[in-house]
Amino acid sequence: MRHLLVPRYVEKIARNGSLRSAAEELGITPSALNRRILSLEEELGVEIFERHPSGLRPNIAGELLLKHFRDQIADMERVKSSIADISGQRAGHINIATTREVVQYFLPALIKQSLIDFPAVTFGVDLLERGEAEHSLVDNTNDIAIVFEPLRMKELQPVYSGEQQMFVVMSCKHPLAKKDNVKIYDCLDYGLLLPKRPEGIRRMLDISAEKTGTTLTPVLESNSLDLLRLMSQDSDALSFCLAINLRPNLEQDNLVAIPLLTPGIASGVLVAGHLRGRTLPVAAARFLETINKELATKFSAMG
Amino acid sequence: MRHLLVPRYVEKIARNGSLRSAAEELGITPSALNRRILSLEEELGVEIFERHPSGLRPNIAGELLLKHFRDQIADMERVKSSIADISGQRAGHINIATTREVVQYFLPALIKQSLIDFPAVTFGVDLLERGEAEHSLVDNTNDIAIVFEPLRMKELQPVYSGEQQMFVVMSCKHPLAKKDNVKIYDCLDYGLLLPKRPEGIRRMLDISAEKTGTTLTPVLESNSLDLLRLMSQDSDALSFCLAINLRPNLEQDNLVAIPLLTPGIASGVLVAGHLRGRTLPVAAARFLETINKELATKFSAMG
DNA sequence: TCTGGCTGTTGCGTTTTTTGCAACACCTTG
DNA sequence: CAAGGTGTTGCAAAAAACGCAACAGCCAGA
Repeated sequence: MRHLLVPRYVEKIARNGSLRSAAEELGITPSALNRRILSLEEELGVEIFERHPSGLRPNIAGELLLKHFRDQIADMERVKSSIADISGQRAGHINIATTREVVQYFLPALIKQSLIDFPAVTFGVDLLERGEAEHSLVDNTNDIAIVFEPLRMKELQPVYSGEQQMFVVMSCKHPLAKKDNVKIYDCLDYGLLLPKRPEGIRRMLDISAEKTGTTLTPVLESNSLDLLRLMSQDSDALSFCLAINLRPNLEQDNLVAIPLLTPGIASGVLVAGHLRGRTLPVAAARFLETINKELATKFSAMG
Repeated sequence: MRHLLVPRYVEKIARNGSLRSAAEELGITPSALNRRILSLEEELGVEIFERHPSGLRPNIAGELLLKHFRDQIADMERVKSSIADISGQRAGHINIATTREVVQYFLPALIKQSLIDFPAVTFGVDLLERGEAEHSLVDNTNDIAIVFEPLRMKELQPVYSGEQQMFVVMSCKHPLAKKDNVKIYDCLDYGLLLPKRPEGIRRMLDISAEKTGTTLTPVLESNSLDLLRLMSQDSDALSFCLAINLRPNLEQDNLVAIPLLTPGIASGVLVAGHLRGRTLPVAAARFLETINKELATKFSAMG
């Protein structure tokens, strides 16, 4: 959209913190970009960027304008999506923010299906730490967030919200493998393969351990959940994962998943939603509804 | 704001219904304007105007886009006003929609004061029929509406809302002039000078008369309230007006105003507000607050 | 039936705007 | 003091927008 050039320029500069790098990404020269900003500032009668030797930084007026420009860009996307929708073909781009616990197996399947049903709808998926995911909604970087144990609910308008059962993943020859369920203190005798700190599932485990008066000392910490699971193979070490992230055919890897009981503390909740007060583009709204339905049918029985 | 040229062009065409008249008001040639629209439509991949022999008319996609553009323009005004506000000087333009019953004496005084306090804040005042005033908020033609007996409250977010006493205005030598108050059937023996139909005050009088089983047959109907009041001078005819529209020094015109009692029916309410869900520019928001304070202190005692 | 007036549209030459290039001045870091 | 980062500016070339004039269509009134 040609008339949104200036807003996009401003937003890119603010994001990159420098005129030159922004110009490069925008495919124009720094001088052209600079002049655009100067003329915009002249129009407004106010400077919107602080000039530092290290680059440009929006001042108070700039932040105000930036917010407006971001909304404007997002709104235009929404309108374009609506127009495409009434023209018969659903189209648009959907940016999804999520955490590692969620993406595997669940999201890919839904996206694949959408690509078949609506080829004109494209996707972007951002793997973020907990909290960052929600924050990325504020500046419209992402449209939808799927987060386990969200931090600040103030910004997040939930569409789906439900508890997620935790599982302990272990070798099928493991001493605990035959049990119907496992409690946290059953695990303390074995090597623990834990996700790194900011992760929501790690927090649930920490709280759970604290409740029983112990502390979890992992033999391996990683933010690669794949790595953790694979470490469980042919060893006594235990890894953990959420129901939504359980691999379909665990037995092929000689692994089993046993439900982890956490008496006394509430299970962690998985939330899918969008920025509070924002109206999503049609494509994004429908996809979020698909996510909701899928989560509801898959996990409603577990409570 | 240069980057809002296209939105303003589209909005002007939609408002005027014709490319040529819009081009004239915008100070450019029809060909230039036409090309802007064509290139916009090409960008969108969809036509946004229906071409009739009589002119251009937005189609469904166009209406969608139009709404977005209008919001965008209004939002930019709000941001500019905010930026001006943090820069120390309050600035902006305030468009006010109101009805004839309200403007006189009340609004001019407030606007005069504002022009003194904030010279950079400019005003536009639209005299509209009841209903049109509220409707003009929807497309952001006006920021603030002050209406007696509003029709559709769904769109109007009230900031002030209070009842308005009605008065009967007559010559000071009139037989009724000495009474403390007047009822509607006291008036039926005299010539009635009534506002024209859509006016809110007329509706109140009609309802009031209907309640007593009579009908009001005016000797003169007009939408000029000034004219009606002047007709009361040196005659037995009666005119009516609201508390807010009472002339300060009526006795100089040899007129008096006697309160009109309307037992059994609620007094009409005067409402000042803005479009529901919209955040006003600072200048407009503060002025609306001034209106609210003024109305509250002036008419709170009357109940 | 024709004419006048309204509509949007298009080709072309001109004007205005925007751009890229290169050089510059500034600050920080090694 | 040199190297690498920043934003800024002069100038000429490229691109976009514009105005003018002519055109085609529709419709109401003579």
